Amino acid sequence: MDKRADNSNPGEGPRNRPADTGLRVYEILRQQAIEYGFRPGERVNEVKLAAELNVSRTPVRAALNRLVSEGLLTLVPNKGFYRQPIDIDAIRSLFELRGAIETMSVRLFCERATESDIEALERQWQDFLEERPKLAARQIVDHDEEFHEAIAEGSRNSEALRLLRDLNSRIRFLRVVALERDNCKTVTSVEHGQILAEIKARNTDAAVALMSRHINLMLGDVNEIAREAVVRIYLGEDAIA
Amino acid sequence: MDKRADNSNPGEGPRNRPADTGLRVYEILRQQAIEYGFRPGERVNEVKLAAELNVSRTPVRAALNRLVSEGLLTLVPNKGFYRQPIDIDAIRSLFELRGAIETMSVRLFCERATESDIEALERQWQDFLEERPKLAARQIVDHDEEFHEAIAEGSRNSEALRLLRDLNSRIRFLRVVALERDNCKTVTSVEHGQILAEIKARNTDAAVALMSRHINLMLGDVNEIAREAVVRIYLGEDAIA
DNA sequence: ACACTTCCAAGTGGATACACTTTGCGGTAC
DNA sequence: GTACCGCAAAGTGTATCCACTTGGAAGTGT
Repeated sequence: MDKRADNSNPGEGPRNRPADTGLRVYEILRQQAIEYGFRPGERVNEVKLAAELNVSRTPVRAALNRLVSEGLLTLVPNKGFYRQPIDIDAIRSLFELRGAIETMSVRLFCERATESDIEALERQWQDFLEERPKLAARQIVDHDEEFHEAIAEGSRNSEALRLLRDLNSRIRFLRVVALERDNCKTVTSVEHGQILAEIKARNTDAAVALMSRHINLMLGDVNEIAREAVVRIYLGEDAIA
Repeated sequence: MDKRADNSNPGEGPRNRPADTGLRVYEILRQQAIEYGFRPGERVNEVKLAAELNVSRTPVRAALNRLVSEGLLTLVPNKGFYRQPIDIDAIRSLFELRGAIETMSVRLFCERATESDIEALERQWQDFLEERPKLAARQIVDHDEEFHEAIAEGSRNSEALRLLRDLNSRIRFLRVVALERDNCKTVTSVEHGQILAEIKARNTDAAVALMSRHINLMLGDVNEIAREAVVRIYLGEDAIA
């Protein structure tokens, strides 16, 4: 069967543009890897993926190669790509690393952010505060990431922002799980408010200290969270409810 | 011409093993990117590279895709891969980021390293001290990286080590340039000795402070170093001598 | 029944074929 | 002389083909 038959839209648009399948495939596979659509440790089958996406193996391999360098997959020669297993040690490392980046970011933010940066951050936080009651865990994590990434952006360090986004992708799943596990204990928005207050006063040290505590809170529960994550991965979305 | 003709070794070994060309090509291209064998901003020509390496475009593209995710290249759709230009802002960001990672590493090292970790680090440093007089800039930077990576390793944070290695690759060229520019000002080994002393005494805060200063020294000269690097890239190795 | 070998199916890795896009050069109309 | 058009070369993006490796199942001998 001719795969491109699907793309030959008859009448609208400039025929077909096979050139952007690359990006599309990459984003789909990245998402799938992040959400543990590939089981931890599982081998990723190129031909099956290619068939599912109605493309050839070429763009699939391109995407998988990039995911290797992003730390989501590993490549074993003559065997194939494997989803990175859930490794407690690696997870702890990621959270620690994130702590270091975020404390740096908030410090630089205090030093470099413009008043309008701060205003934007505050508006974002207030919007979140309003919406929060009716949000699911996944969306709360999204908002949380946005808050922290806004700080990284205001810190005027493009590489820190890039890295933070990468780290967030790799631990997003765990954070969703953690949030669903004990949705009472997590008082993200309150802590964000405190951090924001110190930022507004340009109290660098106080803001850094708060951020450090805020991030390191999760470090203690890494083991529990990882266990919960495994259950959820293998039993599906509904296993928690 | 049949490329594989080169690989068909007549008589020895199991004919040929095309499977490991992937890794080989990746390492060559990575090195070439790091050393600015590709000029900053330059488009990377796949077919030319493939011809030079006597392979097809497939492994070349695989490697280039990975280098995109490592921040060494960018991919412009329907145009090709481009070496990341020398961007002062990105460089400053990288040095800042490195500072954050290294201070975290040395802190964790003080808390977690075994006595034999420390002994190994000290031995490594003394070896360096001995050899240093007869080393070229490039090798000094190599040793310097080893010292810092040893600390990251002892900090028991696998992701920090991974990241540090990535960062080091991306700024290695600049550090070599910086070292050659003013080989008197750089007193790397002395500072390493001071850090080591504080580590041995498990004075975490003092070690962190020293490390922070040690790393941030270069931040002030980023502009100058970048200018020098550009000269060197476009005028070749000998332009400095 | 068990271990060993053989062979086949599945799948990866690399090479090649082909379609489409970009770009620069030359020609033509104004 | 200049601006525009079109064409052709170069190069990327995708699909397909082929070689090789791996793993397991079936078959054979003991």
